[in-house]
Amino acid sequence: MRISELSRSSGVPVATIKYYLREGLLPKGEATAATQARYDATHLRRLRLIRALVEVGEVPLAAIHRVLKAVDDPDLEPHEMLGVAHYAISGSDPAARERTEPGYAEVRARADALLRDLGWRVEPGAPDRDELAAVLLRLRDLGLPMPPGVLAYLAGVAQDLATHEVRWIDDDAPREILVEQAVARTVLFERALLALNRLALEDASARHFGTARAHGSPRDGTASGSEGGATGNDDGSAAERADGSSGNADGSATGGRRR
Amino acid sequence: MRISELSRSSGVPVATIKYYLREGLLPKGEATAATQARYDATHLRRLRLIRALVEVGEVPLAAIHRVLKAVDDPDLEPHEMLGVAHYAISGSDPAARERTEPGYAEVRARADALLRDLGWRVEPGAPDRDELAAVLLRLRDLGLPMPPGVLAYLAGVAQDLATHEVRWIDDDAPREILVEQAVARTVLFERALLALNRLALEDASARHFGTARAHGSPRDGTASGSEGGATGNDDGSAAERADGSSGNADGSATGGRRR
DNA sequence: ACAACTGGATAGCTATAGTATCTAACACTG
DNA sequence: CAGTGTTAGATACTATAGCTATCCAGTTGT
Repeated sequence: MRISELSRSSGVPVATIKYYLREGLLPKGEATAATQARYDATHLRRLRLIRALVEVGEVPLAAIHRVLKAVDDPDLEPHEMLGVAHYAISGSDPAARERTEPGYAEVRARADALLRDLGWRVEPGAPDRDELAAVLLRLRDLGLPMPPGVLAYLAGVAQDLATHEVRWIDDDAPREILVEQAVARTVLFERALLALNRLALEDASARHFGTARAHGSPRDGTASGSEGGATGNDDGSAAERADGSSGNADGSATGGRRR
Repeated sequence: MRISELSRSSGVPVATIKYYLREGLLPKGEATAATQARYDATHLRRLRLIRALVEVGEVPLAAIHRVLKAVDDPDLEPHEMLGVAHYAISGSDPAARERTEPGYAEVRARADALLRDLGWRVEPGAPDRDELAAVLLRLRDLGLPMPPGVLAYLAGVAQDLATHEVRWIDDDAPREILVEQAVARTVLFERALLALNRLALEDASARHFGTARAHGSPRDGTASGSEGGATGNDDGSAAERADGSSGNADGSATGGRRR
């Protein structure tokens, strides 16, 4: 496969592919002559991964570079590869400036205490500890401190998600593909979850407020107001309709299900 | 309050504040003379909101601008304000390029079908529909199509989150503050959830693979491998430890809980 | 009255993620 | 084996975002 075909089958401009080659994001093709090289399916796979991370995941190229370097390092065990990949996509420098702000130590301690209480095995230097602390700090600055129950609720959701996600790992896949897939899934599933959450919020907001415009009448008063401190776990379940039928062409859908 | 004090109490450089004023992100202070203006607490609040959104939320200034314009529009109902704010922070242009790619229509239809089946009240033009479709498309391109059960599971989690989030809204707060807070919460909670999820993933990964290094023995074999199509909903619940006690200073904590 | 501070305007800077152009070396066609 | 088109590699250029820095003339506190 020559570069032009790689470009055609990936939809990425030749100039961009050359740029990725320069930056070491894409391994060089096998040189057949001074001005000729051959690319294969692995290049195409890599390219698709890079584009997915950049375009949908909004991962900076520098982070992708670190991830791919870990994936290509033959000395790393899968868990280590995932760890490195993980730290790479988790910023790690955005919170750097805040670590000196007053009150930071406090929220950081709260984050660490949470992880300890949950018994999660997380490296002490994990960048997401800082990320979490930064969020807590900002919320406090804004006068919206996160109640412990809410934090615990989010942690529970996060753990549930992670438990599922790990189960999707294909342990039989070759080492390097395994990690590529895990990274892709981590980043893209995050994106999917955020999109779904915002869509769900639009729905929830429509129900919470009067619902002036859309097609339903303001039945079902969720309007009992904020009753308590978010004790969570009201009906428990998260999944539903796990049957699989994608196209059920008929009008007003299943209707019910509303809590 | 003069600009230098605003700068001191917010930690934002004067030059940056001036920049925000120029860009219309921050309302001008009340002019007391040709080269003098006074700022008050609302400016400080705005500034803190902006910084939280840019630094932690990584929301582009242009999006923040749209959000704040909606917040300051007196003609908008809370739900509409939230809607506009929502669409503003949801990119809406990243997926624009992909909408013509082959296969896009298919995944977009799948996304729409999901929302219809769930009965969510979401505008047909919501940008997150495209975002979701883009994720599905990329996953398919990478050879990792999202099984219907997994998609349903994520949707369930998203709905659970949204239901809680709406409950945290303080309906008694003045209209404009209500939306500011809702926006801040939406963006920052997303960030917290992502950080927690990655931390949980680190833990789950440590347990899933042999756990070469850290402090525990490789008990608890989650290693049953990928058994099926991930129908989700194994134990359902997401929330736990919703008690509220913040500082429970003692060692190994609650310990158990491991599924 | 005089240094320090301000608002407003304009210009410059850094980083990210590409595009574009050029050259000499190939490769396929006829 | 000449002609046409493609390619690797190098270098240069562009666009956008998000600030910084400098000036200037007016204003304030002491």
